[in-house]
Amino acid sequence: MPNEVDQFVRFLKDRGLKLTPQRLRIAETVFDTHAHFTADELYELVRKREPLVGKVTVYRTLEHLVESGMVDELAIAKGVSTYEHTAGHAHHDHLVCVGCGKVVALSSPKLEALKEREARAAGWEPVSHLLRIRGLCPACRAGKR
Amino acid sequence: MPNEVDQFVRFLKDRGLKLTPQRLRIAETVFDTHAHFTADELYELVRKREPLVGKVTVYRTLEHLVESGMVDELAIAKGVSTYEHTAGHAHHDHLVCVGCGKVVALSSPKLEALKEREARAAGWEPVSHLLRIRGLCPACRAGKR
DNA sequence: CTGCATGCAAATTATTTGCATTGAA
DNA sequence: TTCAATGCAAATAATTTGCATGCAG
Repeated sequence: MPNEVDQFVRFLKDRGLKLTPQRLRIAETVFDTHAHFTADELYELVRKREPLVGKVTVYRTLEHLVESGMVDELAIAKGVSTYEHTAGHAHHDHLVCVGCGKVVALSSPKLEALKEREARAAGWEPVSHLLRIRGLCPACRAGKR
Repeated sequence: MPNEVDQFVRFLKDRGLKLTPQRLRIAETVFDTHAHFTADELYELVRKREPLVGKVTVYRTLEHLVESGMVDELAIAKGVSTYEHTAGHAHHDHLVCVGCGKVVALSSPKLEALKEREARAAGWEPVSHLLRIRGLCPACRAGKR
């Protein structure tokens, strides 16, 4: 199950980085969380398990997690960085409601393929994509009447 | 030529907002600039034309420009909001190089159509999209050898 | 042992807000 | 005239950095 944690541990070793209890707790929390989170939210989640972790360490570990490619930074909110772990599941995009702020994931293999194809057609080697569509969710559309 | 400025002026009137010299200078600068810019960069550009504009006013006017739909906020850099004006040209996406930081626009009608279609299929009414693809640009790909 | 990691506090950066003054309608 | 817009300075919020201490390798 915590296969993803192992993968991250391997990433640390490969880079000559140390495996500290803090980094382990943070990684476990990230891979146990199947939702978006900000650095601060992650900090609070980690604290519940292990109060002896500083916020700064959360920020620094998050950097490594993103470098490892196992966590993605999203562009959902303005002013705060939002993250989610990607390991294990297919990439997905996000629909953000301009009415109520609700965020929903959108999975479209077709869209993934086309994004990849277009980037390569332009001569690029794509690494990650981020698609945010802003609009009205079904509920808010109905409410507008 | 400054048709876009007129359009923004109309937007202000419609909302009962006032047309001040500052707002006019800022709008002119935005629509004259065919590149991405941050709030601070815009402030400097406006200053060259009219030093008597405060940064706060730039922030506040930028808000209105985004509300008017004539300016889009991009998710290119982290920590700073980046903008570009959209009036006049078709929406486009961005390729960001993880090697050198270069940003290139990518226009793909196919991609636009698919994004729109997928959002509607999920029951949403799309308003704007933002797609950022991170990867290696042709030059950096070549350099990697 | 030895240097990288931690975590406090202080610094930095982008953005927002309070408020007195000014000017568009 | 009259209220919204401006712009200074101060307040916030998120994130980063300096540095002494601690611990993984």
